[in-house]
Amino acid sequence: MSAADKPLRGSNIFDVARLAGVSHQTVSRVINDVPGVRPATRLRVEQAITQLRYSPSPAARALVTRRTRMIGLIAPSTADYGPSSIALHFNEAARDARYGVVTVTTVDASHESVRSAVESLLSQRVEAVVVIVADVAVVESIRSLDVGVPVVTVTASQRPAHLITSIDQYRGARSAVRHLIDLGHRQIAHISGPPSAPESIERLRGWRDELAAARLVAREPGHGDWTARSGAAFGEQLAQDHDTTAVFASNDQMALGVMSSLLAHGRRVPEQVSVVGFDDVPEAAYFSPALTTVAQDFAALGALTMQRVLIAVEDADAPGESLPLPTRLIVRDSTAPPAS
Amino acid sequence: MSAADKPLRGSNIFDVARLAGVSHQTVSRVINDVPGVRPATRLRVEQAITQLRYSPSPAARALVTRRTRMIGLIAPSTADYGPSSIALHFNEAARDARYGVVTVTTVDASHESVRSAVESLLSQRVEAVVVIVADVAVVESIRSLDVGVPVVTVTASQRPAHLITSIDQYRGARSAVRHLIDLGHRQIAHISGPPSAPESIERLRGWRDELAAARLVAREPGHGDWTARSGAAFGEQLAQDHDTTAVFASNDQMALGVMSSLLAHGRRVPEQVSVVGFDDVPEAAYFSPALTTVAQDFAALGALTMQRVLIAVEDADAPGESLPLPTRLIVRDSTAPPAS
DNA sequence: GCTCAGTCAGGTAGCGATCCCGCACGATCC
DNA sequence: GGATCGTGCGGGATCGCTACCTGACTGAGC
Repeated sequence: MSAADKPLRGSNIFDVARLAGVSHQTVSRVINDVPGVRPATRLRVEQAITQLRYSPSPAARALVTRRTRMIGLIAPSTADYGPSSIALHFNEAARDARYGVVTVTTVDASHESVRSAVESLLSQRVEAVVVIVADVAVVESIRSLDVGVPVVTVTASQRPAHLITSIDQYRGARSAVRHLIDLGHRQIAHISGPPSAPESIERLRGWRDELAAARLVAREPGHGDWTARSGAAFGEQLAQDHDTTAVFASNDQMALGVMSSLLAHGRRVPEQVSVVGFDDVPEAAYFSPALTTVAQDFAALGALTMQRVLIAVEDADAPGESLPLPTRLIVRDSTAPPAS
Repeated sequence: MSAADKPLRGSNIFDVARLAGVSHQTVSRVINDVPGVRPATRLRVEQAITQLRYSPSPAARALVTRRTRMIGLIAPSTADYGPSSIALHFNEAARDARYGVVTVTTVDASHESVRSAVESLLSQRVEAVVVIVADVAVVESIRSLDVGVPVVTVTASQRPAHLITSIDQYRGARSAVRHLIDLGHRQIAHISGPPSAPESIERLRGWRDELAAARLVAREPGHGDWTARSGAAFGEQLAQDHDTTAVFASNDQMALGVMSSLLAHGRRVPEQVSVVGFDDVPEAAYFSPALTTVAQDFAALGALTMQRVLIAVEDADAPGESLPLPTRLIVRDSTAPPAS
């Protein structure tokens, strides 16, 4: 009796049909919202469905429709705030669109690693692949790989394209540097992220161009690797160089490292050196001093990315290409006019 | 010609059979590694497979075997270091075991949110569900939910169980507090995380018990919410209270907030107040001062969790229950003996 | 020489959906 | 009043694979 009440997902479309007194075909029409079923019939079927706790088999459905409603996500193997946030929000956007997301990580940026990730997703018959790019090499690998399904790339890139989504790193960087210039700084250093990271490249470019636009000289930038450690190493050098009154770090962690070193060497922030970061990690407001930085809207990026996926896999009307999303400069206590 | 060379995944088992000059059944035996196929035959089949770029349809396979090789992961909707790391490493462990992972997030800890997440995974026919718990309410919800497939819970918990994996938050907290006691501190404050977070509960308990074991009094702890902001608020109060010489924060972000407030109010860390955190986020070594904290091995936790999944879904020999993984105290510059 | 394991390969029946077709029925039209 | 048509529903084929059974061929044993 109680077993008959809840046959946990053991039933198929014929069981439902029998209980509702219709054919399996009619049940199929009901669950797919196909018109041509009398309301009374539809109701009987729906009742049978809930009574049996029926849910259609995605495997059987996929077999005949050749659609899995699955999207593959390739993410870098890191718990960093940026990639994690993008993955998180993309997941939610996909779920809203009633798609499943299966995630694989790339252990490194090697071609083999990317190939194996793609292969793994393809063997699961995803309908599209979304790549969160942390290394330009991954873009190259993907491009060389005839994937066979649409690939949407999430990456900072110089020019927008049909299946690329991004946040405008370049303009974000320019706004950060502009802020320093507006405060009166003339010697503005930069520590970039890994040269292989698209964000790093764009932010470096933004720094250069904004300095050039203000006719300021750009010294050789420092090269970090996103970690606070590398920022601290750069801060060491910077502490000796009293000409430089401001530094634009390519992310918040490195900004933290820079500040840490400066403070350790008796250089005060922002009185002697202004520091600005990028990302606006949640704790940035609680660094000492609170960090001026550039915020990105990852939720919007996730939604936008899913939108591009839908354009690619379904009819979905396609408005040309998607423009990079804007950033927002958050001014806090780590920037101030230079001591004159 | 070139089209015949790479029929992108359009081929099925019969195409392979025809090309290899065998029956489809023999092909099936080859791809499933079933013995009883002559090496020469096996080779011919394998060549046909690579030539056609064939890969078996998971849908067709799932339909008949009733196994999807998919695991559902329920994660909290946050990019925090802890949950993100667990998700990341679990993903990698699952991939090593040749399982796919489909992730859904719970927008909040409400029963409805959890129910809908589970429902969504179940309708995708996952073979097991893994829950990364950030709120005890989620555990209750799941328990009330007859899921129908094994559920492995990743959570700090007082007692180990068959399908629970965890890191030993309690002993981690005790080791942190012990460290402060060993340094000579007698008045050790605590700011806990949200009262609904299992980690928070266990770390609070560890703080209490370690103080009790040393016959020290535990004042009313502060209640934070994991954010640096809440740590800063607690730090405000603490700055006034000159009796307290040390504070154990339930995570690194709050420790950061505490230090930020203390410094802002002219209290020096660690000279006047020692601070210890929990998690060992990558930037903890670059806070000012570098933060003493408790490190957790998320990679091991991910692997352990996958191991429990395998025990539940396959035969896999089951060694009773899994013990909580140990933590490691990382001593840096934010802790020192109290000024006497 | 014939049987009899044992090895290898083939044929057929599903798994649970969708898709294409067709049938019954009542309303509409000439 | 019979042909036409739209609505509502049902029957069978099909997707690509595995499970089960059957059959052909080998070589050993009497």
